[in-house]
Amino acid sequence: MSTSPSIRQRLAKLNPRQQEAARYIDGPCLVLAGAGSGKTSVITTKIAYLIQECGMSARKIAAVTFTNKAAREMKERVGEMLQGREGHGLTVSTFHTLGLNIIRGELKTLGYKPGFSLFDPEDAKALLRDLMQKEADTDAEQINAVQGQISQWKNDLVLPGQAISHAADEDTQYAARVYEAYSRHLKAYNAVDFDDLILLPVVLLRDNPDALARWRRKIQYMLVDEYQDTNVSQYQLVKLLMAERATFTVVGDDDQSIYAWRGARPENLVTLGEDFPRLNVIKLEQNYRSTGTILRAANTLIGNNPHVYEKTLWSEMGQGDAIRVIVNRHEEAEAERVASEILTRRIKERAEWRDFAVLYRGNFQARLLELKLQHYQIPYKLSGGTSFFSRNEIKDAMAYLRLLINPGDDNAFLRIVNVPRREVGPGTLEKLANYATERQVSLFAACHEIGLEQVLPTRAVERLSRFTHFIDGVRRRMDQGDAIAAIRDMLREMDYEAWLFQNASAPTIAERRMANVWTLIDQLEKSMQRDDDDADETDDVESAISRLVLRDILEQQAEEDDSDRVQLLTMHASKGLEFPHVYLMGLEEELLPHRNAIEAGTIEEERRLAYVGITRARRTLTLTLARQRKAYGELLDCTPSRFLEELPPDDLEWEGRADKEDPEKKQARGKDAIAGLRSLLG
DNA sequence: TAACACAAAGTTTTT
DNA sequence: CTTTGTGTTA
Repeated sequence: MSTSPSIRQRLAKLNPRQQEAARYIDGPCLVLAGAGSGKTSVITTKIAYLIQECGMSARKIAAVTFTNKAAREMKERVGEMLQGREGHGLTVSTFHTLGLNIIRGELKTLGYKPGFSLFDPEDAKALLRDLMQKEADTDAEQINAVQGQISQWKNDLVLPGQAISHAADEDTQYAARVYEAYSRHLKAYNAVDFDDLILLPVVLLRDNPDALARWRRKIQYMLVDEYQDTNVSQYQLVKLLMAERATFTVVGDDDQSIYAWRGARPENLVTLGEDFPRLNVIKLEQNYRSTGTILRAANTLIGNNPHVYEKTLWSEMGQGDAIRVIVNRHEEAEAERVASEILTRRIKERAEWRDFAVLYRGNFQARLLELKLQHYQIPYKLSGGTSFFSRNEIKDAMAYLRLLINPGDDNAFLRIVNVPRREVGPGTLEKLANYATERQVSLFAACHEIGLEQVLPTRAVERLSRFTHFIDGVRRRMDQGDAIAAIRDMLREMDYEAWLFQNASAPTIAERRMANVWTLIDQLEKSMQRDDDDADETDDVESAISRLVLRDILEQQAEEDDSDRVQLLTMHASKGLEFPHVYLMGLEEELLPHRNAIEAGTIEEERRLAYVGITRARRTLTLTLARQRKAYGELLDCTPSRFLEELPPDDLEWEGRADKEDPEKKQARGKDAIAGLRSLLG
């Protein structure tokens, strides 16, 4: 057995500030962790410290992150530190998974029936469409707006009643009424949406002292990662759970708050100090990632934002190269330049493709670049794009899974009742739906009822019941034993593959789609096995499928892909990552401070976005911009981003700047040099 | 049910 | 100027 370093050795590797953050357990703790300051080490070491040094049971500790990926990484790193069963029962999960578990444990208290379903945003949209079109013809845009508004309310811990009474204008009032109806319908469907995973636990813990006591007993220490990204409801969840004991550590960086537009409240950092006056604030300012020049640029830029807690990053990595700013004639020249730069620099620096990242504001900026990279045969990896879960075959498979664990899931039913073809048309479904509504049962349940024969022709009833009996049969097999085997059999028996072949334009496409479905099932199986090892309760298919809906398991393919390629990312997607060589494209007004942000007056968040981009770079940073850019079918003149003027001029090395400025600067430098010589000569 | 035409928009995104 | 989505028609 290999011996891993002891907790003392682990602590000794941390700098004094980090150590203090890891060892301070007597009260509320806020760690202001600058970019690249080793915050994950602090969190993971602290968890090990709590368990090994303080004798706290792992099952009473919860570490919360925002993404499944972050949770997985943290779990892995903590796992490496702990011996044997020490980590048994430790919670390292996303906010949403924690919320889901609370809801599961409190189903009765919340008034839900077992086997509730989790609506993904598309299901939610379908429901909203139904509700809104009852009153009037509604277009997709209105539905989106209302959906966004409802999500915002839920993030802000505003319940339908409050939304209605506080609605200022007519549109908001309408949205609030839809919100109210939407909530009622969700409840009637025995369903919750993503936002409910946070909202429902908060409301429960707030209003139900018994439940609160239960969960406070269960979770005695909390660690929160990326705290600046928490919204109102998430903060309330932490606060309710930790309350008077105030045994928590939150780690965050207000300068890296780039998600205010989707409900994040960086001011939660300030609120925390007000709510917990004993709060111990620890700053991590030593950066282990970037050169001094890059950090100076980052510090100077972000210095233009107001700060509650001042913070200055420093490093021992040396000054490094100047930051290059390359001005190009137009966007194509910009893309061309970045591509050829990467090509030559890879040789010069003896770097690998994976050492390079190109960051930009909007995904569309990647297009031109892609063409150029292809031209030079540079391998690249594009982030974003259509996710695994938006593929139709995956949605179909997911609908089957959801219907299996919850026959009351009408959305799932509707998606697949006729996939593959079962000769169930819209007419049949409409009559079925009317009948189900009247009888107050789910579509699935309605298919079993005798009375259905009154409203539908015998043949239609037969087709429907053939489907429901098929599903019932699979459910029985799942209960009996190997659930995964039952699911695989189901897919084979109904010949989903044949349906894919029938619908695809080419056989290879159908093959790939079927492979995707099998991957999904494989991942489901894996996830169940994984949880058998360390789960508190016996993990069933049901919870594994819910995790699937929560998008857990998803990126694993992408992560395992460690091929050597240049990374193309939005600045948002780059948060948390680092690269030796970073290119930041499109540093132009209306693009980097984005036009809408300028209008909305949210420049500060744009500045933080630029800050995040800059601080991704370890060794070299190159900023590029174009003088002209094609947009909306016309050629637009671009102005350099204001952020360029906010960087320390001496650290910038301009290239291709307007003919009037460049010589001027050269001249100025020349004069300085002459003056310097004169003074030397005395 | 699939193909085509026309209109409209045109950041960032996780669960 | 794209792309994306919607609606109509065969």
